[in-house]
Amino acid sequence: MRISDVAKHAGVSPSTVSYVLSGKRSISETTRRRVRESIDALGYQPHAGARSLASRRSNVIALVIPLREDVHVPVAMRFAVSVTTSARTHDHDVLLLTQGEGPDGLRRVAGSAMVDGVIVMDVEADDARVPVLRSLDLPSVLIGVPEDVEGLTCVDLDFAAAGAACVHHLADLGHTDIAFVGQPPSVYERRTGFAERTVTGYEAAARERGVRATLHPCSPDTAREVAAGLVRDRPALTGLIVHNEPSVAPLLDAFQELGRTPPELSVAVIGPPAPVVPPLTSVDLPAEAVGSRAVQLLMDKIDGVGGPGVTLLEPRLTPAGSTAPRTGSTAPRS
Amino acid sequence: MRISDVAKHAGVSPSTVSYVLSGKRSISETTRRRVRESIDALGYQPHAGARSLASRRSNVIALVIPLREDVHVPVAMRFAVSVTTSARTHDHDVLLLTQGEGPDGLRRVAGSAMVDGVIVMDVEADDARVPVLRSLDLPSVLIGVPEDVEGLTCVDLDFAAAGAACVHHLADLGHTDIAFVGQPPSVYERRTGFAERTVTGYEAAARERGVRATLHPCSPDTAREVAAGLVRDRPALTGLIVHNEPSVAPLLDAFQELGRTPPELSVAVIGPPAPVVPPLTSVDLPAEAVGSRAVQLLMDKIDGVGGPGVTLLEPRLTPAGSTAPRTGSTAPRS
DNA sequence: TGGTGTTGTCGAAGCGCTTCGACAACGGGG
DNA sequence: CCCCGTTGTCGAAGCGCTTCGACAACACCA
Repeated sequence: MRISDVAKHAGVSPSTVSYVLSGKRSISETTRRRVRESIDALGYQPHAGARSLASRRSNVIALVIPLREDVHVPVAMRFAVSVTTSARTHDHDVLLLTQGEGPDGLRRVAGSAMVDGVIVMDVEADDARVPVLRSLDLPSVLIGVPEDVEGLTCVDLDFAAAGAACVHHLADLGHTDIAFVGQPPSVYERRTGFAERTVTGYEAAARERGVRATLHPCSPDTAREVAAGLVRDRPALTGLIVHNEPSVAPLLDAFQELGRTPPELSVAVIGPPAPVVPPLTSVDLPAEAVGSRAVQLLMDKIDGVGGPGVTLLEPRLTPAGSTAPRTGSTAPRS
Repeated sequence: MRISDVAKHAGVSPSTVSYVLSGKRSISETTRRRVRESIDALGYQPHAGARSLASRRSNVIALVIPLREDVHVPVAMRFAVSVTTSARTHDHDVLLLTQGEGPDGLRRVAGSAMVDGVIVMDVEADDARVPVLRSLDLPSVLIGVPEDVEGLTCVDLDFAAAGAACVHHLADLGHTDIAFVGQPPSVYERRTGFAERTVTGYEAAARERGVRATLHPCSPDTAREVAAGLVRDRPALTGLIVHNEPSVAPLLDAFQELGRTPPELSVAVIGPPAPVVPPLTSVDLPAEAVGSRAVQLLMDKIDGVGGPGVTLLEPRLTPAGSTAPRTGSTAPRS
């Protein structure tokens, strides 16, 4: 089943079929319809390899997904699904590249013209893949923001604003003594962009609002100790910001056992809405929006429009029952 | 950078370079080395599209991953990573296909010759994709086992044996009254192979050993009720089998609050080792082994060797502190 | 020494598509 | 009525690789 079969069936030349398919030249309504009918009748599908050879476009993008222990897998998966779905709406498929091959994987898919562009997830402040991308002249979009963004296209949630939004929310409710329960220490050690930026925004906002604000790395199995430590050392603590999805449940359990339950202890989380009832005040991590935006930007770069730049999506804080005015303080004005 | 550039650089013909690369004809040691050096010197990489056009092989396989709410994402991800890594060792890349497109996605990648084969995850007893695969003459391997396996190649953990192994383990320890906490009801309703088969194995073994054995679908947010129900209705219950990874933690918490903690209540889980301390007696879900086996089988089919068949991986039960002899009963003999 | 295999290399013919230039056919303005 | 600009279609030339048949070159046995 080749394009020439379709052409024969429709009584036109192969190039005409090609132009009907690509729309790159005007074709009369009559011819277009006849060709379309032949395509349907024969169930024709162009050969991807032949197409990519002739057009120098593979209509495939690569997605580099992280494998690290400390990334929250369901979140990574949401990105991947969003990217894949969006790519399809732009007539592209997605090639999965795991971290395993490292920068060489990028070189490989770029060098063999397998992909038209690449989306890189889980970018660190000083990421080994960034120089490779710079050297490769392969259109790319990063999900995450490295330290030096010169010449790069990045998308992410504005984590600094997310951290700040939580502080402002709690401060508006009258809280003056809060704590930030963050990612596992390893995440900060490798200087993952989103974690750093959240902390930066948190600390800046806390300074601005004059609230006492401390920082506590955490993982699901240290959640209990973190909670115990806070209850012990911070009797005046009334607000908590959690930026660590898998630790939310154990943390809340631990606090509950220690006699502190939301909203007496106001808790706001940054991340995908935890499936807990009742829901928590949270800043959602809009994986779908980030993923489709990344694809959109990549398609633009592939088409040669739009240059580098950093796109930070505005966070949206959704108040729920887990935060409340500080006991004995004035209710919020707005 | 084309193959002819390499040929020129090495002083041979393009076909010779091709044969060096593919090894499909014998090439003298001298020539081979010279060509290799030219390839390295020029950093040559073959154009994937041209290659797939000429050789009718894309060196890409498709992986269909599930998106359903009730699939445990981290487990799915382990499969995906294992498949991708294994595929690379066979010089193949992986194209991500989400469930979103359904069977049409399969038709598309097959029709356009984008992939040499496909691995399908999360297969249901009566899966809509199976007839499509049968009609497509595209090499395929299923991870999971549908009802009618005629003509299909399937790999999976032997879930029936896993369910049985847990029963035998508990029965060996003297337990005579046990319960099986399973997947959410929806998983059974859509007749997911692995869930059904586990239950089958469980019930058969229980009958064989003459232990009282009941069945309880469960999800993380109903874990509490399930535990309460069991404690209320089954005072003689001493053994528990949990086949529902995300519910393990809430379930154990709930039982603890009701005064029943392992190993007084013996608990065995089927699934990836939960990151709890101390570890639980468990039958691991060997995602890596299943994934790489699936790739191996697919490569064989692509190469035209090896026909259909069902491969079930033997489960391995790892005893740990969460199971113990029934109080007052004899210790196990072996 | 002539026939008969091997072994190693080459040239050329595609693989199925896109795209460029060419060119009928037609309509509208002078 | 002629010329020119559009519009729609075609033919042919690749895109970069694989692979098949051909064939030197050489070794080996008779």
